[in-house]
Amino acid sequence: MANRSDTKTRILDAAEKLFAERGFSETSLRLITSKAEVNLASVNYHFGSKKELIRAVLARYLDVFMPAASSEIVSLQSSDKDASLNDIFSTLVKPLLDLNQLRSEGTRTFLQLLGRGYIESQGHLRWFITTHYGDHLTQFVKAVADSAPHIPPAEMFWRLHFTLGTVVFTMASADALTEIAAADFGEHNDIEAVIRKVIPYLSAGVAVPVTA
Amino acid sequence: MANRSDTKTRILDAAEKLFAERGFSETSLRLITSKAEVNLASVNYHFGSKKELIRAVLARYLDVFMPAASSEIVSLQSSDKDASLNDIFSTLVKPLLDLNQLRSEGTRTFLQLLGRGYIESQGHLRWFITTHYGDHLTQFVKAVADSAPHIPPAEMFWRLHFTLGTVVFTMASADALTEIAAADFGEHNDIEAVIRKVIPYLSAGVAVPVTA
DNA sequence: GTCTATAAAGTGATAGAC
DNA sequence: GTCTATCACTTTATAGAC
Repeated sequence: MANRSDTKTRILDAAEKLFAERGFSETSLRLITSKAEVNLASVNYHFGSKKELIRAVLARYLDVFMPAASSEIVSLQSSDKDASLNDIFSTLVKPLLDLNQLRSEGTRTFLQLLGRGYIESQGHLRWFITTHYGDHLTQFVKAVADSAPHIPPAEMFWRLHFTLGTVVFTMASADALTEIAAADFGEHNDIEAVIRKVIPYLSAGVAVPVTA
Repeated sequence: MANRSDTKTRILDAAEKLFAERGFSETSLRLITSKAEVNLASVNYHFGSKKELIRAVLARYLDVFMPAASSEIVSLQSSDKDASLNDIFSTLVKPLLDLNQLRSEGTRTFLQLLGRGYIESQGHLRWFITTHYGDHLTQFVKAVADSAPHIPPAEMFWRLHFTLGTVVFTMASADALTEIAAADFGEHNDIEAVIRKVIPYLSAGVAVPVTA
C-alpha cells in the first residue's frame, strides 16, 4: 500500500476536512468516501453510523488537546499562584498550535469542528464532549474563575460561552478574514497571529466588572 | 377565513420560527407547510424556492430593524458627540426589543436567524445582507470607530468580527444556554437579559488597549 | 390560488458475494 | 475488509386538474 494510509484513517482525514468546511449535516457519506477514495459501505463497517463517525473525528483531536491543555494549566498554577486571565488563555496557545504538528491545518480544523459541534448539535455532541472531557473542562473553568474572583459563577458561565463563540466564529471565518485584512490593511496574519489578537479581547470581556 | 391570515404570511410565520429553532437546512418545506397548515406546493407558488423563502424571512426583519438602528445612531451622535462604546451598542437595544411588538418573540427570532444566516450561509445570505443593507453597516462601523479612536483601523476590523462572532454564536445557542443557566444557577433569562449581559463584554473587548 | 400526484435526485444504511 | 447493488426513505420542485 506504500503511501496510502489505511481505510479508517483515510475516512477520518477526509471527514474532518469536510465537516470543518461545510458542517456535519451538509456533508454526505458519499462525499466523504469519494474524497477519501474508499467504498461507501466502509464507513458503516468501520464506524457503524455517521453519528459515530462524527464523534470519532472529534475524539481524535480532543484526546490530544484536552490532556495537553490540562497539564499546561496545572504547571502554570504551580509556578504562579496569581496567574492573570491573559496568562490562563495564553496557556492554551501551545496545545492549540501543537495540533498543527498532528495534522496539517490541525489547529484551525479542530476549532472549526468544535464550533460546528456546539452550533449544529442535535444534542449528542454536547453530551459526548461534556461526559468524556468534563473533568478537563471543569478544571479549566475553575482556573479562569480563580483568576477573576470578582465575577459570580452564573455571570462567568455566560462570559465563557461568549468567549467560546468569539473563538469558534473567528476560526470558522479565519480564511476570509485574513484575506480581507491583507487586502484592506496590508496585514499578513497566520493562525497564531489571529489567536494572539483575540486573547486580549477575550480577557477584557471576561474580566470586565459586572454592572449593577 | 376570519382569523386566519393569508397563505403567504402563514408560511413566513411558520418558517421563521422553525428556521430560528433548527437552522435552515434542518427545516424542510414539508415541516413548514404542515405547521402553517397550508399546501406544500404553495411555498413554490409564493416564493419560488426555499432559498428565496429564507431571504424573505430575513428581509421582513431587516427592513424594520436596519432603518430603526440607523436612526437611533444618528440621533445619539447628534445629542452626544462623545458617546461611549457602551452607548453605541446600547443604542441597538431598543430597535432590537421593538421587534417583539412586530411579532411575538421577534427579538429572539431575529437574532437567531441572523446567527444561523452567518454560520450556515452557503454564501447567498452574506451576500444578500451586505448588498441590501451595506450602507447601514458602514454607518454603524464608523460610529464604533469614532468612539474608540485609540484602536487602529486594522485592529478594529478584527475586533468587530470578534464581536460579530460573540453575538451570532450566543444567539444561535441562546435557547440551550438559557436552559442550562436555569438548571445550573436558577437564573431565568429572557432575550433582553442576554443582550444586556453581552454588551459590557463586547464593549470591554473592543476598547481594550492594543498590546505591543 | 390551492390542490393531488409525482418526478428527479438525494440520503443513510445494509445484505450478500468475493 | 471491500465491493456491488439496492432498500427505504426524504428532500425540493413542478405539472396539471380544479
